[in-house]
Amino acid sequence: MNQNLDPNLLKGNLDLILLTILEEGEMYGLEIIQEAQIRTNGYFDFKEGSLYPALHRLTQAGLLISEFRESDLGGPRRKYYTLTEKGQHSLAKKRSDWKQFSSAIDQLKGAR
Amino acid sequence: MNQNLDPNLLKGNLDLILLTILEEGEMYGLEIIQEAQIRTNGYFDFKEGSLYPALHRLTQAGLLISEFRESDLGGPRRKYYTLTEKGQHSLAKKRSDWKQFSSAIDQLKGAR
DNA sequence: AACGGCTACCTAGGATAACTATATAGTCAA
DNA sequence: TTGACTATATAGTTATCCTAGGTAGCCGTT
Repeated sequence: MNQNLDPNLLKGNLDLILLTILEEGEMYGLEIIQEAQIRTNGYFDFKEGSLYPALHRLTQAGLLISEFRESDLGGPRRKYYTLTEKGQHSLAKKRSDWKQFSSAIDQLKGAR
Repeated sequence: MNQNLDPNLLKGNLDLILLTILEEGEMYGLEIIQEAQIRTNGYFDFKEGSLYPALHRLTQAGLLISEFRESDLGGPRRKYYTLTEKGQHSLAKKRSDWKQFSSAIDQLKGAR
């Protein structure tokens, strides 16, 4: 995460972030980090020590499948991750949970 | 937390919630829980085991001050919590962090 | 005045998840 | 063959919320 921000904000939302990025197609580990940076102008900058365990957790839970492939353009082999159908459903659920949570936070202020 | 929801969403945001509720005036422990339920139609329903350690943590950090007082209406004595000036500044910061994080999440989807 | 129910506060221990720091290994250019 | 780079992996630490209790005082009822 960006060092200017409370790292706790990420808790519980990393899965949502990863699934969202993978929604548009397969991608490998470090590519996901780069993609997250690009899409949020550098705001999301999580570390490998956060990424890989999360990817393994999601794979374990059946939300992703992974496949090692050699690179066309050279460089070391890469492990590509793809959303399963279960992963798509889970993403929809997490997205809905996030919206609910987000609007509950908004409701808190000025509620009387 | 509501049992239908991912408890991880609360991580790192409980402080923001508590400070937001206390922004409008002093309140005691269980009253905060009730107030959070009322304002979010039962969505926020965190437990005492989450609340009290968090209140102590925030007090320790100088964001809140507390005072035991006997009740006017009977019942056991209550510990009232009030935002300090430092707590108000911290709330403003947390609120701004939350907005940034929230919009970063929104940016992720459909970013290309 | 003794009991039970209620309110209110507190905390130890467990689970989870992200971060730090480090390791391994293959690719590629000099 | 050396070093830089890319890529995946994980052990150990830390932080935070939850579970599951516990303590204590107030109050109405019998």
